[in-house]
Amino acid sequence: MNRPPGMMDVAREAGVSHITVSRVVNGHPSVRPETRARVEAAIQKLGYRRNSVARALKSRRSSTIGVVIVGSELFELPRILLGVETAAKQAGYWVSLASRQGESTTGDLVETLQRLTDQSVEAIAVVADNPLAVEALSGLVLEVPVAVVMSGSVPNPGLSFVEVDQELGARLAVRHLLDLGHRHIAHLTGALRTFDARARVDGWQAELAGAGARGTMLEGDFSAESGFRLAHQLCTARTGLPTAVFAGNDQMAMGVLAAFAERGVKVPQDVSLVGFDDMKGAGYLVPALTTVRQDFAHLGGSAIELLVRMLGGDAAQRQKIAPELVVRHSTAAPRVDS
Amino acid sequence: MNRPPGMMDVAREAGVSHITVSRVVNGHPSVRPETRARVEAAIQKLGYRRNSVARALKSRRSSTIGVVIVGSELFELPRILLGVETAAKQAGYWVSLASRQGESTTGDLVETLQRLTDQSVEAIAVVADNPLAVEALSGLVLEVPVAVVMSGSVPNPGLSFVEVDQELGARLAVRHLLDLGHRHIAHLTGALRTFDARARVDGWQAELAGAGARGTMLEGDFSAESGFRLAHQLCTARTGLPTAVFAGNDQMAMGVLAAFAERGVKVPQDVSLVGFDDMKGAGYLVPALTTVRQDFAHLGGSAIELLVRMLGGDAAQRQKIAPELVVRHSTAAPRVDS
DNA sequence: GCCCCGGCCGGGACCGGTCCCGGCCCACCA
DNA sequence: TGGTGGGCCGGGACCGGTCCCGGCCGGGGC
Repeated sequence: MNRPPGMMDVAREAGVSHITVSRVVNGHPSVRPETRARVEAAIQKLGYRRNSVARALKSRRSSTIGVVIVGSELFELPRILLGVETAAKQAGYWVSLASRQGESTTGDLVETLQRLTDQSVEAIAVVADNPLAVEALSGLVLEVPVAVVMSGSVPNPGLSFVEVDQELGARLAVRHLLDLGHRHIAHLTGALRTFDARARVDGWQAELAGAGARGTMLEGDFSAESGFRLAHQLCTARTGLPTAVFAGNDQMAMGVLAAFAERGVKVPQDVSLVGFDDMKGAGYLVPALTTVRQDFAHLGGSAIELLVRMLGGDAAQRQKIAPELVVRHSTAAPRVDS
Repeated sequence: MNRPPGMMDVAREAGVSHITVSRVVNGHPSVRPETRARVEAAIQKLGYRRNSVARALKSRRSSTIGVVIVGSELFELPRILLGVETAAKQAGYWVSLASRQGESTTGDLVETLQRLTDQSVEAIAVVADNPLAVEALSGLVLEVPVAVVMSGSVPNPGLSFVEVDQELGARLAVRHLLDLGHRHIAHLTGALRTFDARARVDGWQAELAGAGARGTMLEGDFSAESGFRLAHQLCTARTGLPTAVFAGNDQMAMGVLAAFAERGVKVPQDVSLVGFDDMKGAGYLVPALTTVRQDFAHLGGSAIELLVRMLGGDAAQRQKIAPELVVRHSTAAPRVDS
């Protein structure tokens, strides 16, 4: 039961007061080099480590950032987390996690936020995929800087936002198809309760309208199963098969590929296909999937960066990250005879 | 600058001492119901929340578990994290994150562990994919319970382990192939510096030896690209194409599928294919992939469970989780003429 | 020679809880 | 009626840092 050494112990060892030890530990200038050396030797000898809990108590600075993950609709969501953690570490912060799986009432989120601030976190990043979860934040007075990693917006000037520009991503995908000569582009949407899915629909629609092309929209939920089902549905529809399909994400694109394989529809000869995410292995589907890449790690990093700036006194802001079109082999010009 | 109310404030409001407030908050029995009610009313009125940092300082119980993620070779690694978090929350713990990306020296890990204990975490879960990272733990005296989520072992009786039985998984896969009648089963390994890949090799070899069947092994790295490359290599090898391929994971299986498609090798007619992981969408590859499912969330949950038991005084132990074979359409009996 | 100033260091009061210890009051029993 | 025991509550000493304030001492200007 011999507990770890404290500043007092180090002070005794070095023949100084605990204050001086504190100064040395914190790099305070007014300590004679010789004294400093003596203290450092004592620290070394005793294996002293500063108790960050005590530090947090008095100084009210815990050096930790809270991260709350709400919903798990987004396939690549956990990836963002790693990005957050890496960036936070870089900036000298710890990461305290709090997820809310499943259905979450709006009250749930504020409760989670509360518990996080109870923990004395200095800032909070909310990674959410749907608006319901965050709308609880709308009127809230925030005790600490909060950044929301998500598309869409909530009426609260104190909130920062960082998002991949989903609409732009969708436009990139559709424009690519349009450039290839497609005039009828179906969109198999993701779960429409998520911001991302909706923004992609918007982008698809806008680009289509701009070009005066035709569109068909079927609602899915980001799962490969939904892509599969919807693609079958597309094949049996009276409207006839479109020449190109823009899937809500790569998972759905996989489902589409599977369904088309069953139906004998060839990609990209019969219909072109574009996904979204550039998930791992997307380049090794058959055919290699043309998709829109979003850099999730970067997303997490930006959130931390924003938070750190807010901690420094900057105002809340919103930041958009541009996604990137990755052209592979699932897209081609439509058949001339179609 | 009006800081949040403390126990003192609540005590004043309720006309009792801060001690009584503490008792109420902690559900201590010896408080008269009427007093308790008065205190609770005061708490409600003031919006009091217990400062968990102060609590942690004095009681040495922070109610948080540290999680360190080392390496990111394993494709599904982030998933484990969610499982850990969910289980931890269930058990009343917070999760503090600390990852070590990229190459990590052994010293790195102990440093990370140190910093975590500085944070007064009560227990630590180490999620690692390779033995190098953990071997630093071999001789270490642990200040808190530590559980390692990983296959393999490190000579330290104080350490708990929880793992999916990779070898069993591999045997399941190979036995399935054997049962189908295959006598030449190639294995395209994952990154051999990881425990998982090695255990799968062992299982494959053992099962093969037991049946007196033939095997070919090519070393990959868990990436789809390596699966792709190795599958091509298999096609051009003098030894001739095996009738079945056991891929290091589903990603590699995707690569194999892509390569076979290029070569005109049909799955499962010409060669059967089994993956590992049952990644999202594996059932929608073409053909739907037969694979070995590991339940990552369960893995994380078990780690927490183990840790909580150790906190309760139980000795360290190791726990294996059985994976499950998922038969789909990428496996079939070999051609009789081959 | 005196005073002021600045570099260095120490005293001690917190931060907001936890928990041991001890005191009060009252019921019950002899 | 005095003793006693138990239920309820309060005093106060921590936990291990941070940081304001104040003291010591030596050097330089007048």
